[in-house]
Amino acid sequence: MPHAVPSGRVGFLLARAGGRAIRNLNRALEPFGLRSRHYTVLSASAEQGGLSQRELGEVLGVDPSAVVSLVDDLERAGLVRRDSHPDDRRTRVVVVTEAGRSTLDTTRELARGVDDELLAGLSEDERRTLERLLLRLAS
Amino acid sequence: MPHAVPSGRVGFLLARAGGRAIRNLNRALEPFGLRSRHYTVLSASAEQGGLSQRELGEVLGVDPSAVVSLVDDLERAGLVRRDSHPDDRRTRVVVVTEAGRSTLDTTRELARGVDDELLAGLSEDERRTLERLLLRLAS
DNA sequence: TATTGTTATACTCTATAACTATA
DNA sequence: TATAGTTATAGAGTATAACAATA
Repeated sequence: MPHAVPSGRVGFLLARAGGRAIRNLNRALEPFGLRSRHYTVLSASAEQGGLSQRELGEVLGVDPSAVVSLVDDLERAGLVRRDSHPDDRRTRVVVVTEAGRSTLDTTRELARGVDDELLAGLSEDERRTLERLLLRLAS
Repeated sequence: MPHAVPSGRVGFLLARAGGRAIRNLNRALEPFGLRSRHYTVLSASAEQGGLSQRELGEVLGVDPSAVVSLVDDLERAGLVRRDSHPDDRRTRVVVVTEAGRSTLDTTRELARGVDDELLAGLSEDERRTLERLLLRLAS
């Protein structure tokens, strides 16, 4: 049975592949008690150092109210801290702890593995092309 | 603020773009009382003519129990029928009605429009490349 | 015994509205 | 007035298990 690809094909293909990526990463992260969205929050906090929760939501395309509960989970697990912002007492800056950094090192490998599996049929060149095109989609 | 793209980058980009595509299509379909998953079921049923519900689920990557309620909705709206299978009395074949075909003609244009908007930044060549690469991702 | 469809259920994800404390 | 964070909530998506009818 061939795959059915409806018109509006690309949106469908993106959604299906994205869903698969998320499910696979969730499965890989299960032993850590984390899910893919925790990983993206942890990763962005580490790589962009000290984002506010609002910034995290913006950058990751996640609703602010969802960021709160994701950071709650990560804080409870000791992987991030909420620090106060020097200039604005409303704002809370999310900082990755040492434990968080260590967890991130491990889970990053898992995320790479999930990507590798998904992209198994593509050459290195094709992977770069795909990534470049995805980065240029309308945001 | 640049976009944060964690390692496991491609999976993240796919999920974000796919989510956007689904949300946009849901919004476009709202006047029809349909959502994107109804559209994919309707589209696959029309283009592959008379699939069983199990086949629909397989082809679209949707859980069988979800197919039931999607087909329920479409049947209630008069867009598909459940016919009996000639050789297997367990199986129910999903057939698009005339009304369904007409709705599909209209909604297909909406789906194309959503794709167009998402792909606005890419040339025709780049769009074809993207689609071709997406079709080759691990299923 | 295995499969198709179905129902029930639970959990995650997404989105919105309302509130507080600050700006 | 507006913004950052928070809480509560509801709807959609996803997944699993159990069951009836049929193979």
